[in-house]
Amino acid sequence: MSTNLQLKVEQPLGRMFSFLGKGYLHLLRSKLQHLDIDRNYFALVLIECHEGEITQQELALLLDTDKVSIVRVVDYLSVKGYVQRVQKTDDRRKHSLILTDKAKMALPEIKKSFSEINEVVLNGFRSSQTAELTEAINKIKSNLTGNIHTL
Amino acid sequence: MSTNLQLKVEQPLGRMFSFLGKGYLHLLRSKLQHLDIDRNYFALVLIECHEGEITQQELALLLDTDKVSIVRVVDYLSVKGYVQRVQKTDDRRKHSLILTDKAKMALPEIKKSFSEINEVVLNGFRSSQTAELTEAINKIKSNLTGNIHTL
DNA sequence: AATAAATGGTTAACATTGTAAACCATTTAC
DNA sequence: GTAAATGGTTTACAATGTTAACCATTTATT
Repeated sequence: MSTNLQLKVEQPLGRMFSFLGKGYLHLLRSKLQHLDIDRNYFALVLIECHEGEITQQELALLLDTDKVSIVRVVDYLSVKGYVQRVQKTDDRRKHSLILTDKAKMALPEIKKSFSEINEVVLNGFRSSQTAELTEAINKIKSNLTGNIHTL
Repeated sequence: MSTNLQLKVEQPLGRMFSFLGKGYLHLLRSKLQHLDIDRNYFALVLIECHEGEITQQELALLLDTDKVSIVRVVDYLSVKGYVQRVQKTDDRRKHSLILTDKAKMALPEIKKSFSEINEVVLNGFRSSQTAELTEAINKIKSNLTGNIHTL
């Protein structure tokens, strides 16, 4: 009975973003169901990009998160047999994250799923529209982060 | 040391949306710090739109969530003194959600904050760009929901 | 060289959120 | 009148965000 009133309300941007983010993740999970992990896919991709050289702090930076969360991510991926921690010799506080063979086997299809989902999600977009979307997102991001500490 | 490699990776859309959604919420919270609630603002606005006539199920629909979550939302808002449950006489299973005076006092500034944040976030957008963004978001939403059950 | 401060990582605690199952009261359908 | 459906509640558990305290190691200061 009536969803017509909500049009007057000036909110949905933030909620919409969260909604899309969740939907994206659900789709990714369902595409990668057959793997024995259901999250932290992107962490694997980032580790691959920096193979053998990335520490947990660096990963935290790339994922916009903190070291505590990263401990959980790395614990998860290492219990599942996708990464290993190797103490660095030049600074023994640091751990290099390295991928196991299992992870190396899985990564191609993980990255393929990323591409496929991006295609699905941007289906019907002309490349100019994609570019404008990217620009808009970046502008919003800088508007947000520029204002997050001014209050 | 080097965030330059991540440009090769084709993922960030989903993560970016989540990131923006969170940033939006953080900003909203900080703008409304002085209230004694730190979430469910939009639920209040929706209840206001349907004053005296909305049930929990209907609210669940509008918020894209389930009835269990709504129980938590309504519990929260009612403990804080913003809403009350009133059993409906025509169907005694249903509860009408009504706003307290406290909520009615707070709502104008809540809605004002929504507008202000939308302005901040869309700062520097020409109106054509805003329209294109809206269109893009809706297209992405339908692409996502159209594909969420095809796998 | 000795101590203090900073850093990388871990652990623990707590609140929030998502999700599913079971349940009660009431209403609707057969 | 019984069975099924509905609105709402409760319980439980896993995932996530956040904060503080902690250990080992490294760097800076004297």
